Amino acid sequence: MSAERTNSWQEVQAELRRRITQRDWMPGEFIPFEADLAEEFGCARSTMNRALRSLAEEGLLERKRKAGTRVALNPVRQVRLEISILRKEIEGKGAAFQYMILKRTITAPPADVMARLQTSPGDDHLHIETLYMANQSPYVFEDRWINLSAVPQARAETFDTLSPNEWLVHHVAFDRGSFTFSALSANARIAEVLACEKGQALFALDRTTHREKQGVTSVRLVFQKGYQLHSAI
Amino acid sequence: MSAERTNSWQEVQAELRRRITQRDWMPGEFIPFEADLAEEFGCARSTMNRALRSLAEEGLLERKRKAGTRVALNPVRQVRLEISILRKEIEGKGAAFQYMILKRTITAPPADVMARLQTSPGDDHLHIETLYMANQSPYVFEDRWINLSAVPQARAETFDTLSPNEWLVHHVAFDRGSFTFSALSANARIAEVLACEKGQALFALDRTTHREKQGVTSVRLVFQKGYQLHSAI
DNA sequence: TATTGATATAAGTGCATACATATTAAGTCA
DNA sequence: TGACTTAATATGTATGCACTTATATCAATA
Repeated sequence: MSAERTNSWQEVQAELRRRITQRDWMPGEFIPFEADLAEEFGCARSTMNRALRSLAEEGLLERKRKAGTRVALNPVRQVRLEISILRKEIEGKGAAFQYMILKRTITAPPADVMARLQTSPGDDHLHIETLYMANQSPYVFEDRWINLSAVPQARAETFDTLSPNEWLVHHVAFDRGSFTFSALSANARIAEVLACEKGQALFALDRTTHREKQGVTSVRLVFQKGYQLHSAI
Repeated sequence: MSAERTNSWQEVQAELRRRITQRDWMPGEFIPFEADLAEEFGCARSTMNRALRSLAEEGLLERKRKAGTRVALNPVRQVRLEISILRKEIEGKGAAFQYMILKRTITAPPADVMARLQTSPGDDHLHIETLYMANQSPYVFEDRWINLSAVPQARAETFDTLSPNEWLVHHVAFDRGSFTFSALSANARIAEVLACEKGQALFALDRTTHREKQGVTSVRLVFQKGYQLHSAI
């Protein structure tokens, strides 16, 4: 036995994945030790490690030092959602991209926004409302607050060449962010802006980003009716 | 210079990450070659490779053979959503978990479901509607179709000890799935089941899973009003 | 009985080296 | 000029070995 010469960590991984998905190894069950598997497959332990590690990153395996490797009992399927730039998302659909600044003021934000940004009423905040359009139709309404203490360059920015969405991606890097997806009913304002009926169910994304423990921006995106967020694994 | 002895791929990665987020290296800019960086940091090229590769997996870097490594121009932020078992999600909130099978029939599914599962009217499909409850209150309504050709064991299953959600996770592994998140208005049926008003905006998740190119199950989850899906990076 | 501590062990990491592969850039010929 | 070939090269992968770290287990102790 042994030395089947199934090298290449991807081939090894494919075979391991087969054993897991076809239940050769049952959920919760310990699988052979890394070193033993390496011998069985006729590859180096580091190659086996690469294959096992990436399966563990996928959530198919659970690894613990000393304890060993077991097939995940509840494969916590991690869906990867790509949060792209709105312009690219719209242009990617073959539609013409356009945006419109509806509002631009420096004022104190509501309490919930300050809580998310961890700022105080004394700090200056830039409030921008933007409508992003695909083929001249409203696509998404953006209600954004920018912490000017963290992003002072934004104070003088008019966003007439780059949308707030894209400007921030290009000018401010962030290291932490939280995302919340939800459904909401269109109120009068949103119905007017998105040209839909009041009470219409809409998909919303709230995002708050931080950089070095400082709140940078907090934004709510309300998408046009019928919007769907896709992902595949 | 060189030999700063900042080994350990995680320390190396941290320093690289700092240079990226603090714009020492600008977006779109090529960074030094892997081998040169390894020398600068006083580590092996494989260590540097580990650090660079994992940053590329995160989406912060873009790598191409021969061309080199550059800072990602549009950091495609990948949000990881954990799709957990409903029972665990509810119990995790400290609520009592309960579920109720509302319907269980073997019949032909609508065309859109068959399209997603890539099945034909001739195949038997199990249709199950389930209501999952948290502290006796409706939490999520599940409308599920199971392809009995792919999961014959489901034909005799009554789901009275394990919910369909959990039963499938435990009995059928899948290797491919697609997810769609959206907002919808409660129709009469959903309003009645979830005990909310008709027209209420609700968060919905459609999921179709395959195994070895065979459609396994297609399910729509409609969550109670106010439901939010969180994630952080 | 409960707590602490030693020890064995499995995964995790680092390194030097070699070879593979993709892709650019240079060179060649029609 | 343009199509094709070839060489150069940066990342990608594989390997063997040594060392590190976390922790399950179990014996010693209070």
